Amino acid sequence: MENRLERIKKHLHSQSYKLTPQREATVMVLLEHEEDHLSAEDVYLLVKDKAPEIGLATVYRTLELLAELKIVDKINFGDGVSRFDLRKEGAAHFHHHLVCIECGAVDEIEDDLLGDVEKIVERDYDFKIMDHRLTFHGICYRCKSKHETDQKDPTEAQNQV
Amino acid sequence: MENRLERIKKHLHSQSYKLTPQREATVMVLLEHEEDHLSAEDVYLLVKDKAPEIGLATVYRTLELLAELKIVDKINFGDGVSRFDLRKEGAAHFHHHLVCIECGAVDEIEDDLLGDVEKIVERDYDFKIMDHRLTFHGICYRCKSKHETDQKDPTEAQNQV
DNA sequence: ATATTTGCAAATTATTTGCAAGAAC
DNA sequence: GTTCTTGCAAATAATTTGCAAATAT
Repeated sequence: MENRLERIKKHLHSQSYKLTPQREATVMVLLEHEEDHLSAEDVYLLVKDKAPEIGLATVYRTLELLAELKIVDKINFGDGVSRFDLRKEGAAHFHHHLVCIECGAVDEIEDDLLGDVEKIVERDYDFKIMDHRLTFHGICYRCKSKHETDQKDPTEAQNQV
Repeated sequence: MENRLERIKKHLHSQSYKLTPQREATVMVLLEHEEDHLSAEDVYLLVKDKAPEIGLATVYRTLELLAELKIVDKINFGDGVSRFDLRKEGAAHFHHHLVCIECGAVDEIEDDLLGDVEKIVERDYDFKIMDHRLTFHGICYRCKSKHETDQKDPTEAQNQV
C-alpha cells in the first residue's frame, strides 16, 4: 500500500503535479476501497474523514487528474453516475465487471478474457485497440442461490476450459 | 422499415402502451439513424422536424419506455451523456462498439464475439448473463490511414475467422 | 518566489417530475 | 368517459468553473 502511494506520488511528480494532502487522502481512499466502485460523492464523503476541509470540487478535479494519468478508470454502469476504479498495477488490461441486476452488486473479473477477441477485432476492423470496457449484466451467484428454492437447473457442474 | 415500425407498435400495444404520434416520430428518427448513437437531445432536435410541438421531456420518457421494452439500448461512452441505440431485430445479443479516441467516431460490430467468453464467465463465476456491454477504445481505420505517412505496419492482410 | 492547487459558491448540463390540459381507445 | 400521455416549467442531480486565498516544491 505504502509502495503504491509512493509510486503514484512519483507518477504525479513526473508530470509536475504536486501531491497535496487532499490528493494523498483521495488516493488513500481509493487504495482502501479497491474492490468498490465509488462515485465522486462516495469518495468525497470518505475523504472528508481524513481531511474534513476538502471540497467536492477538489475531489472531482483529483479524480479527473488520476484518470488522465491512467491511475484510475472512470466507468459508468448505466445509472447517471461516474464511478472510479483503481487500475491494478501491472495489469495489462482493464478488468471487467459483473453487474447484478437484482441486488446491484458489482464484482470484478481479472481474467484476460478478451485476448482472442481483440486479435479478431484488430484484424477484421483494422482498429488499434488501446483500451476496453466489458460489463456483463445478469444475476450474481448470491441472488441465484436465493432462487434455488424455486427449481434447480441440473447443468451446473464446474468444468475447466 | 414499415415492418419494423409495425412490429414496434404491436410490441407497445402488447404491453398496453399507446403509439402516439410523438412516440411514432421518435421511433422513426431512431430507425432513420440506426447507425448513429444519438443522445436524447439529438433525438429531440431530429424529432422536432417531424413533430415540432414535442417536448424534450416526452422524448426522454419515450426513450426510457423503449429501453424498458428492449427496443433500444441505453449506452454511455464515458462523456456524461446517454446515447440510444436500436437493437437489431432478432439479434441474439447487443452489438459492440469501437470508439475512436482520435476522431470520436463510433462504429458498430455485429459479430457475436463473446459466445465463448460468456460460457466461461457463467461457469467460473456462477453468473447468469442477461446482457453485456463491450466497447473498445482505440484508433479507427480512418485515423490509422491518416498516420500511414509515418510508417507502415506490414501485417495488415485480412483473414477470416 | 511562484506556479499550482484549493474551497467556496455560482454556473452548467443532463435528466426527472408535478400537474393541468389533451388525446387515444 | 376514463386512463394514458403530453407539454411546460420547475426541480433535481451530477459535474464544472471562476476566482481570490492558500500552499507545495
